[in-house]
Amino acid sequence: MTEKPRPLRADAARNRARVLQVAYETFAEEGAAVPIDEIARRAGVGAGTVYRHFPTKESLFQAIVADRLSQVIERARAQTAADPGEGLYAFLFHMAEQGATDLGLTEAFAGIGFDLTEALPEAEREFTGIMADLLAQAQRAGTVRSDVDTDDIKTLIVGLQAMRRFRGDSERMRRVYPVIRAGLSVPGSAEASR
Amino acid sequence: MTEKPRPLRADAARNRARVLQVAYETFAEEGAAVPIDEIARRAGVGAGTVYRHFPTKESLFQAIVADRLSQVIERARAQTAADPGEGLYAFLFHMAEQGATDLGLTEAFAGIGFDLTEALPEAEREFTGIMADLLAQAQRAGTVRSDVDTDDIKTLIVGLQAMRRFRGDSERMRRVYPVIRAGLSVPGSAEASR
DNA sequence: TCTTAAACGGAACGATCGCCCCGATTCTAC
DNA sequence: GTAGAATCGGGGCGATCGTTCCGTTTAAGA
Repeated sequence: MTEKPRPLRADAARNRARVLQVAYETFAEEGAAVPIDEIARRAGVGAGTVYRHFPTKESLFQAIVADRLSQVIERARAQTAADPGEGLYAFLFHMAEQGATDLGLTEAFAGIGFDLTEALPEAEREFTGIMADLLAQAQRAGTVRSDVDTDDIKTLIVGLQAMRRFRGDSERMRRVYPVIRAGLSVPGSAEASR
Repeated sequence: MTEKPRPLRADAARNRARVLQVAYETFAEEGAAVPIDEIARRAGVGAGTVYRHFPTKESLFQAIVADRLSQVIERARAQTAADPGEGLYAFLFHMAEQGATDLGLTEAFAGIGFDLTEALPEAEREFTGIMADLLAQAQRAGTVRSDVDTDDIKTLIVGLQAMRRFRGDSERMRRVYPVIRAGLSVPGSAEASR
């Protein structure tokens, strides 16, 4: 039933790693619309080599997004272990910063030319689960208002990333993020935090 | 110095109007990436006819954005005349709704493949001016915190439109908009409004 | 109605891009 | 070192899209 995938030849393994690394950087900088030839060029290989490891451009992009997503999920998991009241906020800020760094990730989250739920349903579920945990513990701790749900948070992440990516320097983000934070805070609490 | 533009032939004027109308609808639905041939097809004309009235696709898109922008500016102006404390909030909500309706406008505001400031500097300046007015009067009325500036508001508009367009139904918006509103409100005021 | 210039539309051109093919190269096992 | 298979790379194919060209059609004035 299961096939035994013969180990890659040394040069093939090296090239595969290079392509993955370069593709990550390139999608982050230029977004999913960047031509495969550009990635191949930057990696110092031919386009054929890219296609030998990844059957379509989509599959390469998907591999990158899956990796980035697992990093982000790990980060979220780390936050659940820290201060319960601050975990969600810290994670939201982190995601806003990711939006500035990684255009590919921003597009994946926004669903621009790529359906995350369809392409990586498992990772998407996991991400949603951690978000639910972070939100629940923040609400239990009394730092986030009780009338927002997990989908609201995911929506806000898309918005935050869009703001960061399409308008603005990091200074702008540092100014706007507190507005979202204040909006999520429990009304009447000491949420006037700077 | 000034050239006398001879009046268009009747069929030419009719076609030009059709193209403008159809282009507006099509850019709103599909975004700026829609092929010119598709617009021509929907308008029932040949691609050549589109290019006779608008020398490039860019110039057609720009014409549409300029028109939409002036509508939006008019709307903002109307809000300055109404309740000073609510004007900015009403306008923000309106812009969020526009994001759901008009993908082309959303892309223009987000700067996706189109530099608004460069393409329509006059309209951009005017828009920014009205935003400054709306913000100032809301701050004077005590409904918006004093530490946000006009660029923050423009950034939030981009985010709101992205949220509305890329994630959500109108139900979702009705849930998330109040979060932004609460975040903009003066801390400690009765901003816990639903 | 007839003439003529304006306008039409869609075929065609050139550029871009995803993807494939195949002769040349390089790794690896012996 | 050598055979043979795996891998390489880049030229090429087909599709898409912006833009142009030109033979045909049509409005408008006499």
